Amino acid sequence: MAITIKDIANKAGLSPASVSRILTNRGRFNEDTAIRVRELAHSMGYLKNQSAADLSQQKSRIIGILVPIEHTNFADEIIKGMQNKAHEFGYELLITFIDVNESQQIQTVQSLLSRQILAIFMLAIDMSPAVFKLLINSKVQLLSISNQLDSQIPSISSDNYVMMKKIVDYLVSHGHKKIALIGSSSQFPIVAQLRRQGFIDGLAAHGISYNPDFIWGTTLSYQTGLETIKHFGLPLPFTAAIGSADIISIGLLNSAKDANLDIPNDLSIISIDGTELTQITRPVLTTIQQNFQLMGELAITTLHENKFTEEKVIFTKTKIVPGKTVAINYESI
Amino acid sequence: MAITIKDIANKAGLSPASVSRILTNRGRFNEDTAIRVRELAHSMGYLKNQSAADLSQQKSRIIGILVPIEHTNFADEIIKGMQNKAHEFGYELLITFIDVNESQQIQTVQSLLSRQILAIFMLAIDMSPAVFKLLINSKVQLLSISNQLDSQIPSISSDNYVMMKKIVDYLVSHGHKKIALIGSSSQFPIVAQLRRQGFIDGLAAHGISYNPDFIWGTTLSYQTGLETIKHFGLPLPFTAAIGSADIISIGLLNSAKDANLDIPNDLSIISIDGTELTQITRPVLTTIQQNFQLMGELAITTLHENKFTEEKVIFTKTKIVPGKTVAINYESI
DNA sequence: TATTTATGAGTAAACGTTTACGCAATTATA
DNA sequence: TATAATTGCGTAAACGTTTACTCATAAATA
Repeated sequence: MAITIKDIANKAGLSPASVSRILTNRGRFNEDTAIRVRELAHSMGYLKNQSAADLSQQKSRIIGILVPIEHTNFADEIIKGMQNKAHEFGYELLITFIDVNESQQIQTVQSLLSRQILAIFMLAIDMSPAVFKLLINSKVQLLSISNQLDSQIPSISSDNYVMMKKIVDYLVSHGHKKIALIGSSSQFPIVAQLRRQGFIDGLAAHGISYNPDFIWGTTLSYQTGLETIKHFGLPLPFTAAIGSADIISIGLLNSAKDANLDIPNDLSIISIDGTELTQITRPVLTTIQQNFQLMGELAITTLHENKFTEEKVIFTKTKIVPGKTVAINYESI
Repeated sequence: MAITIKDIANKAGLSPASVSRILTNRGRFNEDTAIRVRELAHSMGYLKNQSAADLSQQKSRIIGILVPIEHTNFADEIIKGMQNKAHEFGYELLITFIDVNESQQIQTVQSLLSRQILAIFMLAIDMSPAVFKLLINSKVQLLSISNQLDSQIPSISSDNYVMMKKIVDYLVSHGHKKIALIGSSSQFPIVAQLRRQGFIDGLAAHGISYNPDFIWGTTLSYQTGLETIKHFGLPLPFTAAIGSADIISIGLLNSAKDANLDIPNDLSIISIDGTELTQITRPVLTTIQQNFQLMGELAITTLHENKFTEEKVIFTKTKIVPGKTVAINYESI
């Protein structure tokens, strides 16, 4: 039998209500008795029954986090950011990994909803219409992180359009005119479209017409990167490639090595994401780094300050982190 | 206001108790009315209030998972295994990332305990005495995965001693006699000790005396791997090295490349863990692979079958996965 | 000093679900 | 057919916490 508020009340000669007020720091109470009660609670090893509290209050401080199980390696960074702030504001994170199986998704979401959850944050997830409907009906605060969904749902991400233009600028400033975009995920249609448009517009801004064949690959996977060179054949029709995710860029880098290409002189590579994975390759990848940790922090603080009503789309900054995989292309200069 | 069991009862002309019995599939009820009630519940969009249920039953189906925030990349695989089985048996996983900050650890554990949790699984975590005491006192089922702790706490892991002997056998069978062990973590003293002993005994079994200088590095980090060659200097006094974690092996591989060594001819490397990280290096790492997913599955099934009382230590098998980083050392043959 | 205001704490109901117990109605057994 | 066993369901209490009210007492104000 665990210690309850009642036990403390008895020992302190108070009513449970008073103890509750003291322990939750709500309502009126005398500070001297409060000190006594808090000490008692501690010495008796009291541990609040959160289920009872949630039931009574008809809500919890839980934020449900949905993370794709085919693990995007930046999810950790987002979670880290969220954890920092959650701890600060007294929220609990209920992290759940979900896969593409719809019935399992539904069960997962229902189990979250059955706990009077405060909000559901989706990390780089696109969900099926059935789950989407369930979530919309549930009235909990939704937020998509690192991915933009339906415009009804607020999101925090990099500005994918601007990011892509920055990348193109960077490559063009290094003399590249023939640029490929590897990995335009069909799984995240809105993001993919924004990036494609940024790619096209970025090239156009430099008077370069874009070759639709140079946008290739539909999954954000190592495999996509690995197959790139085989797909295009040697010699490559482009001098630089953009990997849409670090893992793609690594695959591309490896396939280039396997084909005895000299990186970056035979092919320049720039990677989107910039997680620590890019630091453990040889040569170290040049990347545009997204600020995932900040996305996580903003997710919590924006929820805390209840600002999702004002701003539907929040962007975090990106920055180019030079590595050793982009060379100057003298041929076209 | 959400639909409750009472609403269903009213509409069905039953008492809440009957509805509860039907929906939880406990006690006695008529199957025809059950069908009616289940349909009603579905059509009314009923969602169980799990807090109320937990409160009433004085327990939950939640399993708390503690994961180190400096992310060990195999945690995902363990969680994947757990998730499969948890889903099957109707458990919920409450995954929490913890860092080394003790006060935060305590808060995290308390927040878990305040939810009538069923068990706490620790993934590759060594905890401070204060947290340890808290857990022991709490009476919840504890389990350490991929790490052995105090003998009171059951664990699921590879047999680190046997694993290390297997590695030594493998290297010796490839002609290596001078072997280094890189990364003997002070953070996981029991595992580290078992591995050291396996290393020493493994060498002794082949009549090779061991050189204490060849056990080097105290953190399981990329940095440790990266600094190895600088530490020992060239030419290396050993022909093969064991990386105690994939990330160490990658660091070692990179530092070897940076020093213009030819892997595997100048140095053979074998990595412990064998996560997918080892597949994205060039050359691909030879590894001894731990079955993390199985560890996760066993964690859940063993809990489900309540078998922790019988067996305190459960081992999963390891297997050597040849890559391209171990060569035959002809010199010593 | 008389009146108002503030303070501290108790009472009791509520949150939604589960479950021990009891009782009628039905079915099985002798 | 009389009795026993089974079935289906309702009653009511319980889980631990919170909170709207209420009320006495103390402090502040006029």
